[in-house]
Amino acid sequence: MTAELQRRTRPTTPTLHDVARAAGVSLATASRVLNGSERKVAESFRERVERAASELGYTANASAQATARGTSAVIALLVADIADPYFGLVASGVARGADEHGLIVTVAITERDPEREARILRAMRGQRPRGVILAASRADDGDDSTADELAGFRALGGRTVTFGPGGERSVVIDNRGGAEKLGREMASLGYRRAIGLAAAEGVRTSDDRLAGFTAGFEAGGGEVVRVLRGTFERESGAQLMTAALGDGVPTGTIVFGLSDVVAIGAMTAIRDAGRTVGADIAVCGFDDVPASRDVTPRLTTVRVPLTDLGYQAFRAAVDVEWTQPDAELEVFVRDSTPPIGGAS
Amino acid sequence: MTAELQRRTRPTTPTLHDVARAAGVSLATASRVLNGSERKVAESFRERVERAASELGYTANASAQATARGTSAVIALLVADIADPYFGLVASGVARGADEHGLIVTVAITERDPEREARILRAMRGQRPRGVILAASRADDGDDSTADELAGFRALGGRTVTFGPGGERSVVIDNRGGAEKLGREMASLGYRRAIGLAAAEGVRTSDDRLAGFTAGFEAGGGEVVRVLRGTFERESGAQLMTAALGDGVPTGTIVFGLSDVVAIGAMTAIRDAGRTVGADIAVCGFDDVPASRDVTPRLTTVRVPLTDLGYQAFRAAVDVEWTQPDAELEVFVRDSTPPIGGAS
DNA sequence: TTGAAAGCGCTAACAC
DNA sequence: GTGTTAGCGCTTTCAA
Repeated sequence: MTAELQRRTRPTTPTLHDVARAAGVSLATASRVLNGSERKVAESFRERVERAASELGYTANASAQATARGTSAVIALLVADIADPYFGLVASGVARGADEHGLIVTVAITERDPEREARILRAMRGQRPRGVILAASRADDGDDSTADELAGFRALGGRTVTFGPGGERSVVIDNRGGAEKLGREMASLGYRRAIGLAAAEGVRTSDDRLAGFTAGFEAGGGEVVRVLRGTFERESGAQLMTAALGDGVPTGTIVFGLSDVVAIGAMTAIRDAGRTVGADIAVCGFDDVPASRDVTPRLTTVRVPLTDLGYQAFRAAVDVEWTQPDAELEVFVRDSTPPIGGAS
Repeated sequence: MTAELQRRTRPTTPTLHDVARAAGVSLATASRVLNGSERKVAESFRERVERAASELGYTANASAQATARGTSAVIALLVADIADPYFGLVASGVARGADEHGLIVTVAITERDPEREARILRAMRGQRPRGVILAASRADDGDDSTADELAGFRALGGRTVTFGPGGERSVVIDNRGGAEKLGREMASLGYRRAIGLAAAEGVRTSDDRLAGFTAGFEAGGGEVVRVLRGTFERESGAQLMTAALGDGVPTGTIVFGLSDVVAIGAMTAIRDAGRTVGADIAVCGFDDVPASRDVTPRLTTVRVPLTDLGYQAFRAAVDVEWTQPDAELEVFVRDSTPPIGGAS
């Protein structure tokens, strides 16, 4: 009774073998009914196997399946910061897609550090994910080890999708176009003087949004008089704004935050400085995260359908056929940018 | 040259076998230097293996390792909604811990649906995670299939940690105590009439917070005149508040939202109804998510160190020794609850 | 120390 | 249809 003796020291869970034995069928048959795709097992056998499996509480070992099949059921998601609503929304969309397709999503945080990003990507390769979604906006500088890692994934048979250019498939956000529209609308509200709160130069998303806003605003007759640079975070918005206020910001100025989070940080700084947001200093952002509707005054912004895009990214990672969706971004003018002067 | 012929059809990545061959050592030796824990390989061999590995760009196949070792390197995190700042913060802490320990974290969304939760838990068992962290607050009703699933994990050798009671280890938040303190302080500010915005009865977190607030507030001489029930979401706060306003809410009333998100939704509803938050209708929440400092007026709340707790939960999932941390929650009184009457 | 070989749990030809 | 039997890539006794 060697089998009887073979009590493992590790906690144990029924294996396919156990199920097969209990059902009185072969391993192969059990595998076919439990995990195989195509059906070709007699009904009587199928039933017996299923009963045995449920009685034993069998769950297939995903790792073993992955090794045997040579392909895993995971989608790897890389974000800069999962606590940031931007990425939370994206992750939410990815998770929904994964759930629909019975895939697992793993997440890792890059903290916007390229080195860290490459390191994580490297580690994730071990997972042999079916797809990796890179949603950690950062600079696209020259020696890009991230690009190498991504290529590694592709060579490995995994699909790589990026937010913004870079992967084999990319979910693009028309940052420039949306920001341009926003800039133009702000100018048409009567603003003529803007301050931009951006991230470091070279960070693609930031550059695009700033360039777009500038183009639109200037086309409308305004001028971006100053650009302060920091990060995508709330604190950056607050600090940058505080600094700007220290140098003097005339009434009627409009502040463009490269993201809602930054804009909201700026709003708080404005209030802290004893100024008021709106008629005194106007503020607008980008993304339309839920919080933008909860601040007072409500934040004027450009809606980016983040959850949707997350879902798109997931589809891009798994679907065979795929065409890059590109929706036009919509501007939402709210109370943080009231019309001034004689403007409409 | 059978090896030469053996070109696989699947995209390929170097295996340990390849590395061993390239280095001219055995599989076992290669395994020992690359992935084995204890060192006992001659320096010369070690070097050759390492060089071969890096030249070939070898990365160990995590699935294969997991099957062979019988244990995976994943921590499974279950949250109700990853786009909710509460869970985003928690996830952030978990991710940090995992990163420190070289573990992978998988996340899944329960949407606060017990059935879904059980189903997901079941699916996650396939991963044979080293630990599962359940952070999806919900009711603890009688026939709890979640409890069964959790037990399944434990039997499997995985550790289960829950936010709130339930798992083998739990990260507890002193919801009752914190809320009681909040209630007492609100009463001491002069408020005598409160409305509670809670989740469904039976949802532990909600019940505790509500009970705590009520106890504290009444101890201070106030009265919770009404409790409306919905969910933990922003929209629930807005809807509930709108309903309450429809029935008439006298000036000087304080609204207690069971979470900041709900409280913020309520604030927006109050403004939409043409009332003002603060002197007219006061609002307080729970959690101290970043947004609570960005709304106007700033939200009075109880700080819950969510990111920290996420990290704690991670430690609980992996550490051998562990003692349940319990910090006292701190109340932050801000502008949304100005003192009224002759109160201090 | 190092290597041969027997698994880990499951899948997929390939025969019966 | 069903079962046999090689693997999948890696770990880990057990001898040498």
